[in-house]
Amino acid sequence: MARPPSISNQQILDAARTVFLAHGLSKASTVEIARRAGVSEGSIFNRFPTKDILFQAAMDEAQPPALTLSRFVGQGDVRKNLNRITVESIHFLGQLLPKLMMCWSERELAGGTRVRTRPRQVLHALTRFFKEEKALGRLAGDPEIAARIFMGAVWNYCFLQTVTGDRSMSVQTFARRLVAGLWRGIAPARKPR
Amino acid sequence: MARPPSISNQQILDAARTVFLAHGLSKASTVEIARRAGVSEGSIFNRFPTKDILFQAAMDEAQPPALTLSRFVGQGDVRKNLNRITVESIHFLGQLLPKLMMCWSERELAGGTRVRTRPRQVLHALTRFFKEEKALGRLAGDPEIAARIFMGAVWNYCFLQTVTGDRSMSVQTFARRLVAGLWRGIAPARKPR
Amino acid sequence: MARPPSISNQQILDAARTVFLAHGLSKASTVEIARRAGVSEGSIFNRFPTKDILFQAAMDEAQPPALTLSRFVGQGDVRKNLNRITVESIHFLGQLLPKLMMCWSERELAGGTRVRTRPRQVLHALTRFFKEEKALGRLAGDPEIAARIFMGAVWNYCFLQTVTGDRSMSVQTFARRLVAGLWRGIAPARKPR
Amino acid sequence: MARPPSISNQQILDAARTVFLAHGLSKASTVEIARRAGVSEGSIFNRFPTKDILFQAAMDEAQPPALTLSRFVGQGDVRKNLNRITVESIHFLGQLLPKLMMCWSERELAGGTRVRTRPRQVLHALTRFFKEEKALGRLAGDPEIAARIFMGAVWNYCFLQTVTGDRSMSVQTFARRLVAGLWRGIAPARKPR
DNA sequence: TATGAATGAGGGTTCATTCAT
DNA sequence: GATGAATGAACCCTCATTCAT
Repeated sequence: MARPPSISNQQILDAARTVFLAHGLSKASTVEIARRAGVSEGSIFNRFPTKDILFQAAMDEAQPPALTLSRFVGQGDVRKNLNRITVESIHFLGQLLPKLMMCWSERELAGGTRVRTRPRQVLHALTRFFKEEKALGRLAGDPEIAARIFMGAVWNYCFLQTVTGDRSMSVQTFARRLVAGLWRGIAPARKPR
Repeated sequence: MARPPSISNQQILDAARTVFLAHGLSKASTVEIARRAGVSEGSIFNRFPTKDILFQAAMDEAQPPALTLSRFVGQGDVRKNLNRITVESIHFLGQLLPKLMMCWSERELAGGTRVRTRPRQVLHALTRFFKEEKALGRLAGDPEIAARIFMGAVWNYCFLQTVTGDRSMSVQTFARRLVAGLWRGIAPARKPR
Repeated sequence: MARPPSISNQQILDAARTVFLAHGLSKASTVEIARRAGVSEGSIFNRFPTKDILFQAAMDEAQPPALTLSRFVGQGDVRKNLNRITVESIHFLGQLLPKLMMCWSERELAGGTRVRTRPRQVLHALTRFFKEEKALGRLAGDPEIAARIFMGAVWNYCFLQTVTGDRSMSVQTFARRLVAGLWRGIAPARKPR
Repeated sequence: MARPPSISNQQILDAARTVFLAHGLSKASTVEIARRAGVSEGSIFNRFPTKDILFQAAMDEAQPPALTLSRFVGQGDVRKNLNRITVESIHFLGQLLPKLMMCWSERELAGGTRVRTRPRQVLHALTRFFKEEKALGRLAGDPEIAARIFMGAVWNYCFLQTVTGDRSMSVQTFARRLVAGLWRGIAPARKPR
């Protein structure tokens, strides 16, 4: 029996993901990945035949765990829940976004194969949440659009953070104000009915 | 007295922008840009000393015209205006976004020079609009967060279109439902509690 | 009749020689020569079909005037004359040397044609001088080798100045000591053995 | 454990030196060097990051061994020694000179770094020799200038050989006549003692 | 299996030379 | 004649990939 591999795919993929996210597919060199992973270039190509395939594998790796919101449905205070959901979503998207953008900008891979990403999972999870809370009478309005608005705001927050490095509003402040604003809408003062 | 220029910077920049947006800075080769522009590689380097500089110039080119919303303030029906603003913003961001993402993923340019982009101009324009309309009593709520929510929704719509190719909701439908949802908020029926 | 040329070959050749001597044939670009000559690149190539030909022409230009020593023969004090000749030779070779070395290192020109230089003219002029002075009984020794020794010393002085930038001995000091040393030779004291 | 090196730096440097001395830094192409060394271009750049650095390394290579003259001091016949020293010096300088001239004409290297050459080592070695022999009463005159004269003559002999291909006087003849001429000086006939 | 030396195709860039005005 | 815009061949260099050990 041949001797067992002494290098884990994991350490290669971790190094690869880090380097790819930092420099982009083309500017990241295989030597640098090898050095960071602490292995030789040859060992990388033993596992992953081409750089493109390594890129795909590294990007598929470590999907953030799916956003699950069902535990909030019907439980406790809706607004407090929304607050928590905001924070969780920011965390989730903050991880997802760089990967998503990197995959988009490097969308031309040799085999034409696509890296699986899931920007819509968030949208679906949110839509379901809004729908179910509406069914319970705890929320009103158009669930589908509410989900989109909510996600959009969070998304945009992450995007500005990622791309422009904007830090002008803390996560907590943003969450609080977002929920408040979304809650009452922008309609002018309610006349007495 | 000398041979007059027969190549316009424009035709080079147009070709460059197309190729860069299609393949990314690194994968786009100067030969391809030259071929597409119908000129020799040398001619490109006569105008733009390096590929990086060409990239910057191509990306700086054709900034969509600034988003101006002042003409809507205090005029006509607020909700109809918001509808129009949504459509305009989608148009604006739809142009801006690919460029923005490309610049982000290629952020390591030789000189460290930055391509000028303006993701925040939109936010500022919207914030001002919401503030002024609030001052007129035509809108309520937190103007700053309203702008952010609004922009976020539009942004997200464009993002999904650009990245995932999503076309599940038309611009008009989206605009109508966004304004409606934003207008009334998601608070459940306002009965005295 | 066509209009007469308004650009003189001279101004082109002067610029070319300066730039060539400063940077070498390959590193000197035709644009730089054109700029320094204050004409367009095209004008240069109208006169000199290729860069190599321009190089040859520029190097042939402005040969330092031949070293003439006949006026010293039989006149005044021999040692004072030798002193003057040393200084003159240094001047002459100081001009010739850079050109000579440049031509040598760029000896591979397109046509295989050689730039005419004249390192031996100096040798001949000196040999004749020593011969004639010997015939007059004003100098002794082997004229041919004396010329060679003399020229060698001067040459070496110029070489060290040109190549290593050595300035450790002034021209005057060098001349005086050279003549003195050469005059008496290095044989130990001439006492009867 | 890895594939052992099959290319020696030496074979690269040898090829490089040959090609550089034949064509000059700029005209020598890395392909030609690679071809002559029998390796791929890539392999060259694995060892020497840039062409300039390769040039420096190739020129630093094979410094002729320092000229040592101490073994002659006080030993045997002075004139015979001088004869041998002449031949040795011609050999030494004949190797050094082309390199020296090449370095001078390519003195504009990227980093401004200088190739180490040692034209003055010869001068110092000779000066010391003349001084020591004078202290022993075996030679007279100004040791410093004698060294300079001596070196100059040798230098010039090599220069004419290298640059003009002159072969009109054999090394032996030249050595003999040089020593003789230098020995007795050029002063006219000695009056009866 | 793991290594890293060796490869070579391709990329960006330069610049002598041509040519339309 | 004079200009300088346009060209394209050639160069240096990078780096994914192969391969001998």
